[in-house]
Amino acid sequence: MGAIRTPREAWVEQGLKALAEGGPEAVRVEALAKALGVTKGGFYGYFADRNALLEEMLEAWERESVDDVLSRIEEEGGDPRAKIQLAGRLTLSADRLLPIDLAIRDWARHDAAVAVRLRRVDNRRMALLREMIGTFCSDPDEVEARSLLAFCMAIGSHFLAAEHLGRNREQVIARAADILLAT
Amino acid sequence: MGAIRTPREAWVEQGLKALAEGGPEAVRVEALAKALGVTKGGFYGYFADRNALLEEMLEAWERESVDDVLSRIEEEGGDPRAKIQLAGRLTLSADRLLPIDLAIRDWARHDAAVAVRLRRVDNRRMALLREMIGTFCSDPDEVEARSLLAFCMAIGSHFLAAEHLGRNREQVIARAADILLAT
DNA sequence: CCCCTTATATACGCTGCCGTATAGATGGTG
DNA sequence: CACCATCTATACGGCAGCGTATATAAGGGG
Repeated sequence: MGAIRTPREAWVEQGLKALAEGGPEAVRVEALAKALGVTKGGFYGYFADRNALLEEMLEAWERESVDDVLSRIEEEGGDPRAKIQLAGRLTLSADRLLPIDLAIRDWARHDAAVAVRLRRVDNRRMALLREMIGTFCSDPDEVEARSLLAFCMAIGSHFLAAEHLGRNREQVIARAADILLAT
Repeated sequence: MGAIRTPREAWVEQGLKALAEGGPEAVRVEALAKALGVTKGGFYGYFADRNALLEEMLEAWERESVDDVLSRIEEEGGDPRAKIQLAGRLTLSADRLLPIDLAIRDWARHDAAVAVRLRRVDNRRMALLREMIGTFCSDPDEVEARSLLAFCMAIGSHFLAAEHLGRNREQVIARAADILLAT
């Protein structure tokens, strides 16, 4: 066989990078090819069309961003608060996953299929929060409210541009986390 | 003079509608023209190019979404919690402003000029939250943390797809607001 | 009532992108 | 070494959108 110079995963990877930087509109076959130092010649050998790539990108993201994260949390163990913070670090601090996550959230607002997938992902993350917070907070309604607040802060803080009068965002977030995770 | 059939504001308005529905990429001169039942002929009489329209859309949004809202709060008065909730309702419940706001937040992640404007807007909103929450919470660090949480929830909840086990989102948000606005 | 300003219609060239078709390079296999 | 499968380069047609140029309609002022 001829050598595989640009394997399937390279297209997916480059697609995710473009998605992270410019949203779904920026995922252009010819642009990805250029970034890979290649022409789009080989692309259509792997994917039926641009949409097939987008689909596969979402697939890869879901796997990496939920399945992988949840198994790592499982094996690392630790107390509930530590697990929550680890989950946050794994999904939302990584320079890699965070921008993809944010781009997909916006994407989901215009695309029903993406919205379905995001709901599945968010439900699994929310379930973790609920379970962990449930270990030190007994009122189920409050558990749900705290979980929502935590999740909203994890995501929403990246969409907020406000400053904090001498403090920095990390400090304020740390204080907020104290409130949400208090007994 | 000939009659003005499609005034400047109509282009801006239609542009904001397109922005709300499809993001900045959806603001296409020819598409707006079609939606207005017109061709793009007249557009370039008002605007140098597509970018000039985008700029003007942002201008209009900032005015309507902060200046107007803040003056309405000023004149309506009420207790701090009521003012916060009114601000929320005026900016983020309106079917008109909310989707524009969300679209601009995503836009700001890729466009520095938009980010500058959003920072200005968010700082003014955050200042209101800080002031109101400061009336019933004395620790300034906690005021900041609660304000951030409130703002993050107001925005972030629209980017979350998770469900709530029998409850609906509004109920959970109401409970979360109780926590944030407690004495 | 005619002219003149102004808004709009229409047509054009250009660019970027999609997806296809075909030819060429490349390296393993017999 | 020659063959063949596979990946890639190149060229093509098509479409959509931008911005420009020019022509047409449609009122208001003299």
